[in-house]
Amino acid sequence: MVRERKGCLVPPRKPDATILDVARTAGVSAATVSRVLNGSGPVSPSARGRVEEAVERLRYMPNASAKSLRHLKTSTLAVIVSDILVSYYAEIVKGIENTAGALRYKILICDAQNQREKEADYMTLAMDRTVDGIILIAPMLGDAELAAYADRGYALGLIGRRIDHPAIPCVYTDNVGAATEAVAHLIGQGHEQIAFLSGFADATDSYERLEGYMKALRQASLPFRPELIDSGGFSESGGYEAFLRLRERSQSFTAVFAANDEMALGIYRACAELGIPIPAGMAVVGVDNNRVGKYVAPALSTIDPPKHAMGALLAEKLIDQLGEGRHAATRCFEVSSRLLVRGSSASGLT
Amino acid sequence: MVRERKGCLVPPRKPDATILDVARTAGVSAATVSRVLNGSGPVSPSARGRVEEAVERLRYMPNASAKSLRHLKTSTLAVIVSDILVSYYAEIVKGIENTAGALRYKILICDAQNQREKEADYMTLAMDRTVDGIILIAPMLGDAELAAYADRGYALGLIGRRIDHPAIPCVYTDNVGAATEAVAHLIGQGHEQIAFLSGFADATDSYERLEGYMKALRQASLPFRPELIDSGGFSESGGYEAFLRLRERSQSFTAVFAANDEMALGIYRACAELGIPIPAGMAVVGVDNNRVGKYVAPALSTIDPPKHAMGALLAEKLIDQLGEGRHAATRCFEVSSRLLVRGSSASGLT
DNA sequence: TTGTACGCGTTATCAA
DNA sequence: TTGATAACGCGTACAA
Repeated sequence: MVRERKGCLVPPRKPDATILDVARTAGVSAATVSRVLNGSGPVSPSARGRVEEAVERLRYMPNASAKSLRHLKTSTLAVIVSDILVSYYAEIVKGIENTAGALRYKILICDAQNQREKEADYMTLAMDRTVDGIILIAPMLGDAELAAYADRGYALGLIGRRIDHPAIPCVYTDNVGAATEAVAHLIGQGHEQIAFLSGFADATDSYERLEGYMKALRQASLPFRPELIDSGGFSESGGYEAFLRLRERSQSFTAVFAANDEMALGIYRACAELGIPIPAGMAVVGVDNNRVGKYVAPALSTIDPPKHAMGALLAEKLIDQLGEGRHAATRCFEVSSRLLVRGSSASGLT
Repeated sequence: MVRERKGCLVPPRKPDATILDVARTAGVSAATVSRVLNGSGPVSPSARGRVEEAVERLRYMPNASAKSLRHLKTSTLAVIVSDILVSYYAEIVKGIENTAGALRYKILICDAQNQREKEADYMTLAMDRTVDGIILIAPMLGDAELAAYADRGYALGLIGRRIDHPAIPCVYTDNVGAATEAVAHLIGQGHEQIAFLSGFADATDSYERLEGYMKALRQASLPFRPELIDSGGFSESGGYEAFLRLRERSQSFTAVFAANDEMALGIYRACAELGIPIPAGMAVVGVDNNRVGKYVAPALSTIDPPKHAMGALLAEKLIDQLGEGRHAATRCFEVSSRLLVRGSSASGLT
């Protein structure tokens, strides 16, 4: 599959020009060059001119590592995601990157590959000051661990999770409310036996959505049936298998609320194989508004969180906090998502 | 939409322990601490023990900026993509991140938002030595500019594009061959008038795929009809609009080869609105194997490049080159993609 | 208005 | 086996 084309030699890299090189070329001291570049002090027009010319000629650019060491800050944030391939994370990352970029911050991307261990490893990026702060999206680490990092003085921010720690800004959605709305919608469509597909049992997103599910049942005076609950690990294949297990246990439910769209897509696959029509034979609602959901037939009803905005908002808050130093105000924000009713849960729609 | 929860105060950050703190605590010099940590010299067992204990107690971690300054390298690569939301880029980034991580390199993600200007801006990351090298995926910058950067001593790597420069490793696919195969497949299905949807006219991917398109026509002795060519900027909406323009100019073509899957999805939307059945009324083949293509009905035929492997391979080569210093061997690799025939171009398939 | 001197934290060199 | 010292490149008191 791979064909090699040619081999060649890399020329030796010539050292970059330093501020001293510029100073010598311009016939001034390094301090003057620094003042010109940072506008940090008075400089005579003639000196400024010579410095600018020298900078131009030598293509001088201040070394980022030296600046970082000097200021003890790197203007870089790390973003830890479970899987950058999932559009949910990618979209949040994009929101973060856009805002951070506007504030002259860089973003280190960290793909934890759904492994708690890797997620923990990436925290060293804060400890060795590779980054000024870390943004975690739906982290697997527990509240206690996260709080411990913050207590040790590392700047953290959370997306899709709330934690009560004064130094940790959070942006999250009203999972319970949105899930309640989604399930109430299914009930409104006439469904009385509705299954729930959880992700990982210990994930906040899982149990808050379960809570909303149960709340909607209660409000409609429908019984809670434990046999209609299963877990699919937030993945397509997990959703597929969980749905098959559900069907083995019960043939009587007519709708499923999946804790994310990936699992909902697995349900689609299972239904296709079992010859169950959606929504006539099985109504489906997911969460995340994964891009794929718009293209499946019928289109997938889902809960749509403002992913890009969530990323942008948290990035802004975390960077604010870094800038304000000792006593920045930190906040937690609840953003609201909306239910997108599409063909998978309502006849008459595509 | 956004509700503020609470404000609070950030405690002052206490300074990190430095190597000198550790040295004092252990009753040795900084040099000895360094030797213990890096295994870079002989250390007596007793000294080693005291140092390790001090490191533990102070939770010492060497400052990354200081290391970078000392070594004049950051162990970081930048990856510039047009749009991290497009699964093609996300998958390559994942391949890069995985491999780079294994080699102890970090990845700075740069979303150029399809703007040539932003892409050029990100090149400063190499110039100010924020990163040791830059990986560009299907860049908008021209060969001359890229070569100029490399000539100035910046380490670059290219994915999805070939350039003849001794210092720039490249990983790319046989666009012409794959496109030829795709169009030949359509011809094999009985299509004689086949449209081609280009991305940006000046993108390598566009014209190489056009070349393959024309080659397949030639090989089948079919005439080339300029009115069957249009451009959709590689986006879904662009594909949608371009397809409508094509149909205005000609009603007689029965198949389209789109230079990427995003545009192919736009064609799906246009066909749905026009009531044209796929593949019976219009066969469609795309490029990239976008994840969505598997879920649309009918499934989208596409050319499948080994995205993850491409990212991993280039990351490895570029990092190799950085490590070997003056005279690393650099290479260009052509990887082969395969044609996935699915329902959009062959009856009898889903 | 300018230059000198020092420190940010680390590591390599050298002498002991 | 160890420690003092000198960079890496920058910015900033402070002195001139």
